[in-house]
Amino acid sequence: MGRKRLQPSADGRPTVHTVAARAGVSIASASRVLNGVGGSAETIRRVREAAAEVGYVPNAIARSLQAQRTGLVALAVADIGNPVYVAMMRAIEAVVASSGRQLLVHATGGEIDSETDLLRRLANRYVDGMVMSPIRITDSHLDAIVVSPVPVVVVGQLPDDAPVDNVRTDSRAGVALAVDHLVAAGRQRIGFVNGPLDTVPGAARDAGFRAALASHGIPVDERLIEVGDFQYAAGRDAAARLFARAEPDALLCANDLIAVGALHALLSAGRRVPEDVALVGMDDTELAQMTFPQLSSVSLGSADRGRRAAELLLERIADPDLPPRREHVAPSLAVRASSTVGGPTRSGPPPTRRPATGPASRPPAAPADGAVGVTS
Amino acid sequence: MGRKRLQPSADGRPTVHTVAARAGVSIASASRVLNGVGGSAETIRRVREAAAEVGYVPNAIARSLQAQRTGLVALAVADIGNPVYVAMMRAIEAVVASSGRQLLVHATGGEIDSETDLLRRLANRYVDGMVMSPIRITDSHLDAIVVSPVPVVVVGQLPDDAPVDNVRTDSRAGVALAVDHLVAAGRQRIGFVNGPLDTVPGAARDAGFRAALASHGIPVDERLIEVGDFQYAAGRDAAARLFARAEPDALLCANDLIAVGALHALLSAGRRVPEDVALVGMDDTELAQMTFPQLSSVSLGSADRGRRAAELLLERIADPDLPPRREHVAPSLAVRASSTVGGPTRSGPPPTRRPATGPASRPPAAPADGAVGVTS
DNA sequence: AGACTCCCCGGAAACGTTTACAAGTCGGGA
DNA sequence: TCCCGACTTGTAAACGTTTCCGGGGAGTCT
Repeated sequence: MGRKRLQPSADGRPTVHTVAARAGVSIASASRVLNGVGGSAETIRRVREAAAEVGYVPNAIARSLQAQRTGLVALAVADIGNPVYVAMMRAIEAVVASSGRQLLVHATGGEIDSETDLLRRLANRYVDGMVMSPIRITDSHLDAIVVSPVPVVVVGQLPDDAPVDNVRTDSRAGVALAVDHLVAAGRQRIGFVNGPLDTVPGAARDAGFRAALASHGIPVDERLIEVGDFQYAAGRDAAARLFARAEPDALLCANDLIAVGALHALLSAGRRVPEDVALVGMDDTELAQMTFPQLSSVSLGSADRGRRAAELLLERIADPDLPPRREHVAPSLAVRASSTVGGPTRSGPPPTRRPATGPASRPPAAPADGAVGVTS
Repeated sequence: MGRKRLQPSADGRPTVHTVAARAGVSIASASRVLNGVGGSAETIRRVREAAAEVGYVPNAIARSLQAQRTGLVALAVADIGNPVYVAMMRAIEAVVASSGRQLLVHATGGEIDSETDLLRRLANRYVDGMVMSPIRITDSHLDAIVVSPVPVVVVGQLPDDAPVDNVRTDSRAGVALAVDHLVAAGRQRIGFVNGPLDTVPGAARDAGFRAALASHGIPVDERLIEVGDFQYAAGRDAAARLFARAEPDALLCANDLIAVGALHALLSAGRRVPEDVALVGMDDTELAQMTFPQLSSVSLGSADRGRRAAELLLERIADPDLPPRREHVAPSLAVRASSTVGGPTRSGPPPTRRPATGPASRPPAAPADGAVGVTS
């Protein structure tokens, strides 16, 4: 009777055919039972038994092909080492997992080519959707996204007329929070270490910084502004350069990595933080609570943005005809020891807007509050 | 003529059939041309043109089903936020990408169930292979691995008779390096903050610590040993407890996260590092170079181990009949300011075995030397 | 008793690709 | 002129799953 070899798959592993044959039913019945839909009591028993005996596990690829969905969602970020993306990734992963899918992470290095490549490759349908957090946005990004057959949600600022699902924060307002805080603390010569100006977050922070100074009637002193990339080493070196030519009494950094670098430069130059220099970072990542003194930081809600982006993506996957949506997450400021002289340098005062982050409480493994990014 | 709807796929996207029909050839010819094998000049031209016109992109799922490979490789680690895994992930990603595959990252939280679940789910063939770095190894792990139809390579210590591809380091020897260094620097009361003893790395470090002390004729004082998990907060709290009941002149930490937590506790208690307490971490992650003072740390070669594990995996995918292999990566010690009193606290002395890590040189984005883990 | 409903089952088609196989064309050499 | 090889092409079968559809049996209602 074994005319064709319908039984096991090429490499000898059991397939639906194997199970069906062993149970003495058709593959249709076997499939139905295995999916828990239909089947008489006797059939169910026989199929279950046969499946258990041969150790049947359904082939996910074949299932995907038939179901036209893979159960995978991609996340594309510039730098997997930046804790802000770790926070975002955790939030996205949680949402994605709750829908029974898995997360596929791409590190793009922030390179345009790498990102548009990724977008184009979406057309091969290997994932059901993608969340992307680019630090530079070009027309080729946008073109690729609109053309893409699989849904894409962008985390970060986008042109207003782009018909793309998008969750953003107002990093200009975030910068203003920091500047307001520093000015209220009596600081007047505020330095600023930014990331590249040709990135979306870099440009927004630059504009925000100038506007915030202006709103306090403080003239902009270009010697107090430094630009590097969004990394630790750049922050350390830029802070050193900045202090070599000017004497700020406060320093705002475009993200926490830069701020930690700057802190290192300040401390090794013998300056006291916050007494000599008040220091504020951005993104409010885990890192900000690890330094000594702990780092004040502007939260841009990266965990929230990640979570929201993932939710938008799942909604769009479920209903592709939704109109493009745009969501906002408000920034907030976590005040800690690095910017409050006289404040407790031991554990940092309770942050202004979010729950306290005292050293004895939550482990950083699953922080409830976000670490946010360089992503807007 | 359009009897069946062979043209576009369900959702309207072009398939091989679309291209073939438009070019006026069979799907076989179309497929051949698109894969660059065979075809007359005229056929090639027509098919290429048709494909370009309709914007054809082959469906990766269908291709995977037919080819019996997905082009995906999984990585399972406990904690995506631990920089040691970031380093490992980067190294693996590089190898995997060079073989034209993509990396799928799973965060298991170090939970046995989650990990064995993952291993069992391998049977559905969604990935071509997996690198796993568990911190606890149980028989159910090993069973699942031997039974798995897709190759698995384990990073970390394994029972000697386990027939599983495996890359490990000697973390006992690593601990010894640190203890030797501290003793040579004149420290006698060496504290130790470890991770859970029921984990493989925790147990190895504990054994290594006791053995190293014995080799120097130093009696073990249990009050100088603390146990928590491998996180920042645990390190901070454990260090505080330890110093509340004993007065060590040096502190060894089971990984860098713990060490950074301990550093925070020490500094906020007003102790000087390294003058009052010499501090050494393990894993030599990016983090170790960010603190002030910079952290001496035992490198367990996590980048190397990741790279090697990925290579082993690719080899086994290519040839499943290989015998099980076992590779070793030697530990080394990076000496920095946190353990060398009188040494330059500014940038740390050049490490003993690896190239200098001066603050002005390499950005941490793509570190050549590894950050290693809690993984052995 | 006949008709109608409900449920279960198996055959076969579909998802979109690659590829084995056979048939056909063309040219060159005997 | 005929044969044989090289090359191209199309048909059809896989890969492993889900699902539509029609047939048949059992039970119920009229």
